[in-house]
Amino acid sequence: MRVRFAPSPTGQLHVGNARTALFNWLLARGHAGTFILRIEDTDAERSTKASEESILEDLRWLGLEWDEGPDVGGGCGPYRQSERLHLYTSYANELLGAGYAYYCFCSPQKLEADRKQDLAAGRPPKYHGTCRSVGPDEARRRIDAGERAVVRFRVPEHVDITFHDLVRGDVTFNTDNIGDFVLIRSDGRPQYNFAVVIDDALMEVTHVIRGEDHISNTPKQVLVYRALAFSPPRFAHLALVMGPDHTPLSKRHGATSVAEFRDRGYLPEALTNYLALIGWSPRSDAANPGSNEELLPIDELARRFALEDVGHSAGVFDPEKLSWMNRHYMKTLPPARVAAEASRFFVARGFIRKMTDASAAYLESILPMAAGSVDRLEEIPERLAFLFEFDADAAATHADISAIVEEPGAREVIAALPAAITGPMLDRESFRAMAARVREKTGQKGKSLFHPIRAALTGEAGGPELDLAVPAIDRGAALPLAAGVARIRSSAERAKAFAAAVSRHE
RNA sequence: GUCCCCAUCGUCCAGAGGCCCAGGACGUGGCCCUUUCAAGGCCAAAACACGGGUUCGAAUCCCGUUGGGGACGCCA
Repeated sequence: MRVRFAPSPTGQLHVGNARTALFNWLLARGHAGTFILRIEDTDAERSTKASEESILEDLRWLGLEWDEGPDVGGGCGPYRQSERLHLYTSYANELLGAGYAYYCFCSPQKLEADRKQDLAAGRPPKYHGTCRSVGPDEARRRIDAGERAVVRFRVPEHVDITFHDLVRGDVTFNTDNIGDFVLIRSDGRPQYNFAVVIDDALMEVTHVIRGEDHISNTPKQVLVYRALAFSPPRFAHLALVMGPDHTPLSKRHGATSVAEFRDRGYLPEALTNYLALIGWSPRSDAANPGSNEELLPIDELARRFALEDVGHSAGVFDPEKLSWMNRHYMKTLPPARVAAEASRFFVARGFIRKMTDASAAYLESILPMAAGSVDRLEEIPERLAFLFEFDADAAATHADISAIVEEPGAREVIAALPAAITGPMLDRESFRAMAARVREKTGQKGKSLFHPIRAALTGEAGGPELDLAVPAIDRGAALPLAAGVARIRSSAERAKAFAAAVSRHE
């Protein structure tokens, strides 16, 4: 089995296309097949090297490694259409010679006028066949005289073209609705429907899995396969991904590109898992009696994936469910993995100055207390800001904190704190022991004990469990400067500074 | 306009004629847990687009209607 993903490098990788890539990848990986990446850059005006690079980067980030492609090579290269122009020319000449194609000299203006006329008359707008009768000799003469021409495919009339779609079954189009389409443009570059056939055939692609927007191109491509005596691949057309208003997912709906999701702190594990579930669900059978499973890592998805189980209708992209999945993976993935993906957000925020083994280890140790309570990695540094930023005076005058200070008994707790902290609290037990000392001294317990402690030690009114937060503070405070972590003030220092600030602002 | 595709809770899916007065998940509401915010646990509300057939029996098969999407380019 050989499948391919063939993006055109005209922008960032869209989640809809990422899903198409994913389905191809899952099928290949589940069947010991080959996943090919091909760059469809025949649109010279819109294609850019930068977007090609970003698409490759996004696919790699998602974990969709390819076996053959522009950067890794392979036996059927080159893998950029712009480097395969000679092939298209050669096959176009073959079709021209055999009468399957002809030169067309119609001007864009005439074509546009014909189109309007068809539309107005309620006919399918298609090429009128004006140049069908121009013979090879005349065509040669006009080209030599400098006229610009395209090569068109001669579509037979009144013919039903049926192809079997692996997700939809047999699909039939009548050629009366298909105009003579362009094979080669006047500048010599191939048109999509031609290049895709040549490439898929030469690259020995066995399964073409693509968006449903291509289903009506398929009969044209089948025509070309037949004319060239290539055997067509198996086709599978995937229903499109929509926005909440059932219009195609676009910028208006928020983030749509893989890069945006990465920048906002979604894990690739969450994105691939979520995307796989739009239009597909694992089959329940004797081997998988549970069914209804949704949290499946990518390898498991590959093991379970089957085109027969792909749905027929378009699905709405639901950011809420993606976020839920992201939370799940933030909590369940190995901390080192989450830390690797989250570190850039800490660096951006200035909390980590330099990535070192020590800063990575510290990050890994503090992440779990925040990972379960936010939707995205990007939100974690803010959630843990209390570690790196502590301003006793600012805290003491903050409305939420003063409210806590005013609670009965709170001042006693705050005053008792400095003496109760006898040294760094590096684990849960030492924090609890300290809290017990304060309880004994002040008689406060429960909320009236812990609220003031939190205020004094973190400068905030809410946050992660103190059991975890306080040891994280003191472990951070013990870090040498060379670790690359922004300076963290110890709980002892904080307790003193906060008590002083409170009496100062009385 | 013409052609093609599609149609189960707000959303994503399960359901391949009786197991379905329709099941799971996200979201929503409530309760519990709790030193905060979360998380977690439990419970609840919530759908077979409509109309005809076929059949002893239809969410499931057929036809139509309606609705949605796609395509009809020297874009891909």
